[in-house]
Amino acid sequence: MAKGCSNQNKLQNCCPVERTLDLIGGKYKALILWNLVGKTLRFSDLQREVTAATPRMLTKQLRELEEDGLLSRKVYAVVPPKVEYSLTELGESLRPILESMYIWGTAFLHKQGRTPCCSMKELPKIQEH
Amino acid sequence: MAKGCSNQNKLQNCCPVERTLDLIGGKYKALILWNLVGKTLRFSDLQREVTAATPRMLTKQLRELEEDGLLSRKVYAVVPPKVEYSLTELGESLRPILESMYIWGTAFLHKQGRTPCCSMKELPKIQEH
DNA sequence: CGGTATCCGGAGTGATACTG
DNA sequence: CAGTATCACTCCGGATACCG
Repeated sequence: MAKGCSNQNKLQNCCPVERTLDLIGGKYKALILWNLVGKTLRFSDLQREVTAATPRMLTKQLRELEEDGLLSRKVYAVVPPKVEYSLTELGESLRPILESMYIWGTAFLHKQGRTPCCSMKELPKIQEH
Repeated sequence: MAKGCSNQNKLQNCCPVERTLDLIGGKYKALILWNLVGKTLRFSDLQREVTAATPRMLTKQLRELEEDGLLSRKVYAVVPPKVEYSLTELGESLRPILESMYIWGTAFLHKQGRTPCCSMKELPKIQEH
């Protein structure tokens, strides 16, 4: 059952809950996904949002998310370089999970007497389809 | 913003999404929580469910979940020893998150042509309150 | 039954410097 | 702008043995 499975093409978890966590549980991954919900951002934008991540780590997490089909990376052949990241349909389908985590986490932080550092204000309306 | 935060009382994430993941994202934690939803299990029961975890790791994850207030550990002063683990109210409140991860993960595994290894059949009905 | 104690290899990640 | 390369180090977590 997937020892040390960390998104390599090793043996992967087949428990749905664990499998989901494999995809979104990596360092900075949830934060990256959360920032990309309904938006397209460039690498430097993401660096600004995920301040704790070094370029190296940010790149690594983005590549893994791309491999797993959760986001797409669009490279423009211009100078200076321009790369845009956005969620795929599969990535957008994580939205309910991310939102319920956001809601739960907000309540939890308040119970601890702490203040959430990122708000939901810029999150677009949920689109039914 | 919480470098290397792994449930020690260091500096913790204040982003709700990341904070939630801090609590449930640890190794085997989601699986443990998932198995305890609506149920009470003994240590040996959990070992049977979370087969990949060594006693050492299982203990560690259980202790962290307890510290975070997600589950309670009840020790009976009998011989042989008897310890029961169950979710607290806070732990049970994670249910919607775990369920949406289960649903998403199941669909994802099917898209990959794989078969989920744990079913939902034994999960009790959702109790509104 | 329900854990602890100890050892230790290696994956994960930060820091720093460099590049097309 | 959007990364890559290299080094160094922490500490996660497996294996194994033991205990009240």
